[in-house]
Amino acid sequence: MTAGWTEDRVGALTKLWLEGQSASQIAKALGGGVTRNAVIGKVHRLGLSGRAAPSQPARTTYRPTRPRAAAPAPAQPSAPRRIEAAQSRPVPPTRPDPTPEMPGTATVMTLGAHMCKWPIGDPSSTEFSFCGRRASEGVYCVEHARVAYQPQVKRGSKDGSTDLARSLRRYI
DNA sequence: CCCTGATTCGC
DNA sequence: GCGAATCAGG
Repeated sequence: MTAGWTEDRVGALTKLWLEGQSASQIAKALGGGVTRNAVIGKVHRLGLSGRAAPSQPARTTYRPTRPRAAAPAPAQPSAPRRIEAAQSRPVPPTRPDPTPEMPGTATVMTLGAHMCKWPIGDPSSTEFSFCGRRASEGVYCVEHARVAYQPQVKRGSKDGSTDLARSLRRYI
């Protein structure tokens, strides 16, 4: 059977992924059929990527891709991808704005691939939900993307190590 | 050697 | 869109 990514499958995937489960764990949790590669691939396709470190935070610094096939002329940069957003990834919604968070309608089940994945509440709680609005940039809507990708150089922590978990913690 | 995620490419 | 293959790091 082909692993057709249904709503429930994607929902579980997103949920587990945001919870901090590793790709292999999610893949196994899904029952099989899907490999960790498939999970990761789907996760990336959905637009998710980068959250709390599972166990071994493999910080990728440089990926020159692999010339497996006879790539003739890959001299074209094609597209800068979404690395720009990734750079400003650390989403510290500690104190954004007087943004009226009234969503909470989008759950892991109803959450669409292009819905704003702004975390509302505890990911492990049943009350957990997402913004749900139309994701404009990355995985967030316009408003949330604005505060999410804010180059905000909050002092206090010189290193500025902002983890999603910590962000969620503050947000809860 | 185990694990992790990330990326690219072929289907 | 999906997933294997591969890469790179811890």
